[in-house]
Amino acid sequence: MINENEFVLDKIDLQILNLMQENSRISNADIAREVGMAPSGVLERVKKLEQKKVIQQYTTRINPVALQQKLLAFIFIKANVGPGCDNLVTDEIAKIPEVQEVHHVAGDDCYLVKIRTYDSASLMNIMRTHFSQIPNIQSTRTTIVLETVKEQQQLVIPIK
Amino acid sequence: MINENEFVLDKIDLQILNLMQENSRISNADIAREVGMAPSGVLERVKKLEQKKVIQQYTTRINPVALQQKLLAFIFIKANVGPGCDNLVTDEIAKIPEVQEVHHVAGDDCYLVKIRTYDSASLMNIMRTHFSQIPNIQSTRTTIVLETVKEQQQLVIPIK
DNA sequence: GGTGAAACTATGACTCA
DNA sequence: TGAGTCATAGTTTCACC
Repeated sequence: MINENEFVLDKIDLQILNLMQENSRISNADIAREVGMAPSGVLERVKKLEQKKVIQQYTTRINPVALQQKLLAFIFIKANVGPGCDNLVTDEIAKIPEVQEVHHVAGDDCYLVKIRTYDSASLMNIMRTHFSQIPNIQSTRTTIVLETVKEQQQLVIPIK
Repeated sequence: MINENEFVLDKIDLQILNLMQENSRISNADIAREVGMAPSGVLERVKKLEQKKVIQQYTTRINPVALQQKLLAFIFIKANVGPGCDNLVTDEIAKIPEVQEVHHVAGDDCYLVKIRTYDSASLMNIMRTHFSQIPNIQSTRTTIVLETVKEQQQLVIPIK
């Protein structure tokens, strides 16, 4: 049986993704020029990439400093949960707007959470009001970021 | 003296940022409807936000699975560097395309690196070829992500 | 508001299985 | 022959002055 969600990407698809990853507001006409196609063909391909969920979102990177969000922290969480029933912990944490990432990791620490707030006071406030409510959390360890050298989510796209 | 780069954002600016963070391909006309302005006014504000570097980039979130990038890892690096001369380490690491984030953190571990690759073999390959070249690295500790529950860089924008 | 340049829609041609 | 992909032309919408 053929899987509808199978990702079959040719060279042109990868080129389009590469261009859109750099600048999502690029026009179809500009993409068409780069890849040597008609704009309509580009439009079709982009729509298919959206349908196949290869493209997940067109988003805007905003300077956190402009919004006074000066504090970035990583929190390691130990939780005593049986296998399979750990969705409760992660889902509750993922719901917090300031939380940017929640990962289930290998090792002693079960979860890794990336969170961005105004300052240390607001971080403590979120931990008090949200984390303490969540059951099964054994302990947390917080690492504060002093300086960010690089921060992007762009993938390495191999143009064959 | 007035700082050119000062961020003075009113309610409409925040509304625009909120909309563009959700979908950077939104048309100026749609933004104008939402915030109750003329499209031309929206265009002007967006350009100013770009100039002031409040808007850093319009980017596209691509499904890593579609590009066979199945491995996500966080690497903690201990390096023995004197104060001020640690740019060498971070800059070299930041240059690696697969590295998405490099943070200087408080605590025993100096740096935290987020890296996304095809598999564990390619991760090891990068660590061998790149990290071993970098001087002053004392030790590294790698945490493999088993499952990602949430991953976004969107900020909490307070619409006053 | 008006002009030029885009995006969108529809149609037809081409390719490959 | 049928599904998939690309080019062309016509219409609409948008950006920009």
